[in-house]
Amino acid sequence: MSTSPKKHDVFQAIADPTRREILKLLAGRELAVTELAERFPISRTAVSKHLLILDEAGLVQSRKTGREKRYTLQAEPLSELEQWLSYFEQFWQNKMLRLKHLAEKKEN
Amino acid sequence: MSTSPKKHDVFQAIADPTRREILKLLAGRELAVTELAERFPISRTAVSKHLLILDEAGLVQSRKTGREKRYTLQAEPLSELEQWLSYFEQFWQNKMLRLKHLAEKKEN
DNA sequence: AGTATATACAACCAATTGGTTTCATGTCAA
DNA sequence: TTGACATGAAACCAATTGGTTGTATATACT
Repeated sequence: MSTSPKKHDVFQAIADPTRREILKLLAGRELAVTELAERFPISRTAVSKHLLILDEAGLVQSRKTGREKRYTLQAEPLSELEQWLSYFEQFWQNKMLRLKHLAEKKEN
Repeated sequence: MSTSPKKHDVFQAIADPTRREILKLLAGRELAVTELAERFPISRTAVSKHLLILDEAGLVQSRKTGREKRYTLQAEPLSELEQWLSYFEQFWQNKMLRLKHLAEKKEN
């Protein structure tokens, strides 16, 4: 464990549309591999591989219950993306709108 | 133009570390292909290919001046990423709140 | 005990990716 | 005009990716 050099980072993990959809499905609820696979036109094995990649990036957590392995979203690593993005925020035009939006969000 | 099905989207475009670095280099200043390539251990051609992919994703703009082609950042498409991210923000912020709660509980 | 279910693991495959080298073309500077 | 420079384009290559099928193993159901 620990210092194993992660083969996949967050940027790679979210590059694939299927994986992005998996993340959405796992947001909030916990799903087993089969339950997830039912929602896609690809095989369970393929979904399993996507889950492995998401796991390497730290974006999902799994828990074995009986013969099932149930996955949930682990959103924190996305903060790296957010941080990366924040550098570029100043360079696009809706900057003002965006800041306003954020300010309003913070007020609540 | 117009309805050409873009072969690369923003998510794919930023998946590669070299391309992310190119974007940083192009933030603010305008650089020609060769000037960019000098900053990387790979060939000019390779950098050119990365620029093509960034261009397909709409993340750079180019302008021909004489024999040079000069590129600049076009950050606006990153808003798609930001929008995508914003959906997940609640999930790590909630967790942080929860952890804070737990921490406070422990203190008592 | 015997069968069905959930997952893992391995081998394989075609397409894509990130890189290279070579050659062609356009442009600037003497 | 000749040579140097900047880029584009094509052919090629190894590694990775996203997918498959088949087999094995652990767990649950009756």
